[in-house]
Amino acid sequence: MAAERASRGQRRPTILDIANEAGVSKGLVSMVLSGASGPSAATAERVVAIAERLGYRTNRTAALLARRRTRLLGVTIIPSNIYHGELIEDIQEAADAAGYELVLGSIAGSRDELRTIEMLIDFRCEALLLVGPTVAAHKLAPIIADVPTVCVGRVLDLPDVDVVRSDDSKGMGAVADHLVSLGHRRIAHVDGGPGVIADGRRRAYRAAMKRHQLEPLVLRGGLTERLGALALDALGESSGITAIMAFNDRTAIGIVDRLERQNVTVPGEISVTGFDDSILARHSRIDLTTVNQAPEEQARMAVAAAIERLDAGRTERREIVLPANLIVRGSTSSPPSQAL
Amino acid sequence: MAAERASRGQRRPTILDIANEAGVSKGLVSMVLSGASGPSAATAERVVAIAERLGYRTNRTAALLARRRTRLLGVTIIPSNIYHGELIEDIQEAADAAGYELVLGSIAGSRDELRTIEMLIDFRCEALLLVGPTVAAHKLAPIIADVPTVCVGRVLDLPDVDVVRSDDSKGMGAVADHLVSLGHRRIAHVDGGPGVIADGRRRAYRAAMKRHQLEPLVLRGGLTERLGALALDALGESSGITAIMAFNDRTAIGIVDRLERQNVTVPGEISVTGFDDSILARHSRIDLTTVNQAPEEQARMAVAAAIERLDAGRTERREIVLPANLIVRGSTSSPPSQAL
DNA sequence: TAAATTCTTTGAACCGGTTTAAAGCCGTGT
DNA sequence: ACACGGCTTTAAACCGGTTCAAAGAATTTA
Repeated sequence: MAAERASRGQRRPTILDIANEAGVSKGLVSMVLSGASGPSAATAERVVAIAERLGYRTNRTAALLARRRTRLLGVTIIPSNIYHGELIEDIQEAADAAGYELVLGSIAGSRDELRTIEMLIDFRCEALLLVGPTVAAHKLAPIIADVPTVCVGRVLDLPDVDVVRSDDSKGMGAVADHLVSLGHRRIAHVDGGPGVIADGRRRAYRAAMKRHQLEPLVLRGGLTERLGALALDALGESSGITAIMAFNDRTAIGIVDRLERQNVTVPGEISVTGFDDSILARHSRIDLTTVNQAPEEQARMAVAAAIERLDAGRTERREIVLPANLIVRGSTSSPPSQAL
Repeated sequence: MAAERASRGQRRPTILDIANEAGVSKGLVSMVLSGASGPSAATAERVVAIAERLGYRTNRTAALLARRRTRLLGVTIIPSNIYHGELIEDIQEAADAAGYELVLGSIAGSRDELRTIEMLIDFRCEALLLVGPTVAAHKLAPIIADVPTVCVGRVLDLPDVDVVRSDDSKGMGAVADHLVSLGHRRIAHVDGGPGVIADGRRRAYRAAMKRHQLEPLVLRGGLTERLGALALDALGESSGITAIMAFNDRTAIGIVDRLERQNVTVPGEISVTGFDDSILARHSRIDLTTVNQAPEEQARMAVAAAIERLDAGRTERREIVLPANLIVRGSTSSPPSQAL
């Protein structure tokens, strides 16, 4: 604990200091400290004791440079996105367990997604996990040509990039089934605007409506509460709509807010659903019926996919699709009887 | 753009490859690429062209090892804490502007705060920013003895650690003034349980009550919605309380939820306030009167404090206290008239 | 034209570890 | 006494840059 080298500004002890103190070569010290078999028990003990007394900590930079492998996984993250945060915690856990270290590249300030990825590669991460990347595939491809990459949470069609995502299509289907089973017949979808993820969910909504022989109605929404609320303006007063499937939780929350300000009760008059099961949806004052994407599972699979490439030498592409689970909460109920 | 070295698995080009190709020494290449004055314009141009053609990127690990300075700032972060996320984005921006790079150490999985800090030091960060650290001062002290450290968001009494925080005391005072000016006389405080921050706010509440010659009433709460709600159980039915100042937004939200489930309207019958101005408080369905801690400002000051030590050689401790601003929203109003 | 000055470039040391071939040491079998 | 095989330990190369004193080339000055 209490290291010898007391005061600030002191040079940190190196492996050479230990070697001199112990009267052995620095190579031997390195072997002892990395737990390699070879050094005798007696020597090992002596070296470890000295290392401890000197308060030695291995210089990671030097170690990374010298070693072939870095055992570093790079992850892109938008810090202000709470869903990313939750995912990161799970990824961290999985990486820990596998003996890998995480380098977080935050997409913020003057650094866009591409520059963040370059930064992670510069740090010599052995693999990259891209959380819900927004960058276009053709821009991404040349940059990650050398690095095993896993895309988490969305479709990405690049020959060498693994994908781990949830089954949005099934999720949307389950939401539709739930609403239909409650008795809803006029169900609208407020979409997530342009973007790959939104496209997929919109398509899934349409398919579900068709399956139930209902008329689809898609309203242009977006990724934020505000855009969700605005989408309702396109909806006439007497549209007969009794339920709205929103693109995600934020969109849904915007919708609920707008409806209640217009004195339309939720779920009394109109039921509303989200997607993501974010911490907001779980909140008792919001209490949204939504779809859980099993972030812990996604995190585990993503880390596993990366490590398979690194440690097991897998080279063929994999796409892992996890189930999306309907979570029924208080924002959905049977439609008002007079609506029939 | 399109680098020569095409396929995967290829060795990345090094500075030596460029030197050979250009027929110069590697030292010269290094000077060119780091923009040092010295190399002739002609040589520089040639080297840069070759570097580009080869798709060269400098190996950060090697550069860090060789250079004296790393220009790395280490930041601890709890990824699932949305407030941390927002703060990180601002810190990132400030660091960018000052030419420093951020290394994020996420406190998650099997890694507690101390191990995260050690990790950041192992990466040779030149300074640390600890966001709302929870670790005890005496455990922290020996670890950070060598590294300039800034504590963000709470009091921390260590001789060599700078502190950047908001003026909780003034903030609580402003909340109290606001409630009193609305006509409230019976104002309770649901605290944040044990902990340095909670202690400070409790003290500030007491002082404000004294200033207004009102009777203080402190209820034991905590850091989560649930603990906030539970605190109300200690409150008798006819306590006469017309306003509650909660420790922070989460606590407040728990309180609001509980009150409304008991058919007590907010703010009609009881006004409730939070602290933090988190994204939740801003939400229109929650719409909480609260206190903004100016996270962007804290971020800027914290980065500035670290850089002052690194670049300007400051050694004396600094404690920067920023104003905390009352944000009035819909969860407070005049008390019901019959309460008088 | 030689000397002095300035501009470029080189070569080697260095950062702090890891890795491995080879050397040293020891006990054993003959 | 000598060769042999199994531990330990060493010495040196290496990772990929940075840095700087000194050498070399080009230019100016005397």
